[in-house]
Amino acid sequence: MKKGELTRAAIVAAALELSARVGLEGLTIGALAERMQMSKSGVFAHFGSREDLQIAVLKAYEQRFVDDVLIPGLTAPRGLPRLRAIMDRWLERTALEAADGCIWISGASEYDDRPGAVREELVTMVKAWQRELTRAAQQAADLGDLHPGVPVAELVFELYGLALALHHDTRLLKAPDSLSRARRVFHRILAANAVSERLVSVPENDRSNQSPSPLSHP
Amino acid sequence: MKKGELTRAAIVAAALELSARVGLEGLTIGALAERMQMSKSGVFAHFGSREDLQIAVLKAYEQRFVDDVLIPGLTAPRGLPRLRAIMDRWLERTALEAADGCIWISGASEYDDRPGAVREELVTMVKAWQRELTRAAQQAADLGDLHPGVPVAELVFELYGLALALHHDTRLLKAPDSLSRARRVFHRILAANAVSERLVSVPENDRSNQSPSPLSHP
DNA sequence: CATAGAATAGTACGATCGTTCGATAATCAG
DNA sequence: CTGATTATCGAACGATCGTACTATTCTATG
Repeated sequence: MKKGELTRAAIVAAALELSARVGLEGLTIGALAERMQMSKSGVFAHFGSREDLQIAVLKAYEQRFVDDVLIPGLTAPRGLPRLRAIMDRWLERTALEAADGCIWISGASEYDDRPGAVREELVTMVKAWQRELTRAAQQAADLGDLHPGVPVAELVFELYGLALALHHDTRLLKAPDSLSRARRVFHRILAANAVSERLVSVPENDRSNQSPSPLSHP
Repeated sequence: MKKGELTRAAIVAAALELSARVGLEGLTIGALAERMQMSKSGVFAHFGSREDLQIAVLKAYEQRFVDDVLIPGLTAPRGLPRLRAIMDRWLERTALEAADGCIWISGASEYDDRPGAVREELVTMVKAWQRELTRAAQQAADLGDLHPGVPVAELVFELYGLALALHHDTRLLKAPDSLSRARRVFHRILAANAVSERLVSVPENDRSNQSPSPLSHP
């Protein structure tokens, strides 16, 4: 690996950390250069433009998100256990990253009315994540873990709102008990939609035969 | 009313509309001046600083929010009907303002790590709104409209997440059916928590004796 | 109608933004 | 080691930012 790619990766990592605090739109090349102890032009040279830098940050975030939430969740057996595993990791990560913040969520507000390549990239990623969530919930429904007739799309909508509310209350309001509250709400949602037998029994060991497919196209 | 206060109000109204699209942090005195067809200094003179302008915008937003959502909702009888009335208006407003955007939600991401007077003002407003929501839900519980043992704080958490998810899907993803989906989810949440008798009997034209266009600008 | 006070315009300042462009320094291949 | 390639720097540009200051225009009142 050449030196250039190495420092580029370091820059992206620093930019990821920085923009998690100030937003993708608040990310500035000058601040990034100062943080890297490099010149502005030295940082800039690794990206054709600020937009490319922002997209690189988005991709790095997705990579970390997939590694932290989706892939470990996929090791749980299909159905309710997997859905629970994914949600547990998602909620925990959302609360623990309260010191930083999710750039998907902050980006959602920043780019909902700002057309461009960054917005398109963000929308693609969020849709891919919602699709993965939907797939996990649909499998739970197909396997009979959910009561028949439970609308999967609405359930996913609820779960997404749960993560958003958790992010909101931990980040803006600094409410320290938001994670446990979100978990209780999640269990209440499951209690209202899941068949109780498999709800109680959550085996931690499993048989995983899933190929690691990150948030790819359907 | 003197001329100054009049144009100040006009500036705040324009700033409200502008920052609903670009965020409170993206609100710029230059752009605001151009929109008002005034000089930058002419606009600036009405506020001691940009921070004061942002706070004025926040207060104007809260005023409109209270007028559009809370006050009409309070005309419904205490308990489940009132909670439903408030949520109906909140969700509808959140979806309809999709062309603009809620500066409380966008501000939540912008100021969760940015200390200052704007953040404090925002936090105060959001907490006040959550308190109102909690009160309405608590009344429903006290009146026996909710099943005994339903945790009100968690219910409010769910409802807040519902609005956040609606805002997210309409604004970022431009999903056109998000409002009806959010309403269905709300009804499902009620079905899981409310005593069924009073849930079914909810006259639809409860708010027909209200001021004509509640979502119009003042 | 005159005039004090308020409202607005004009201009300028220092900072910072993203970006460009040559010069220089570091790295790598032969 | 040498030469070529790559990485980084330093300086500068034009734009835009919030703000300060002075001048001008308008408004309202005696």
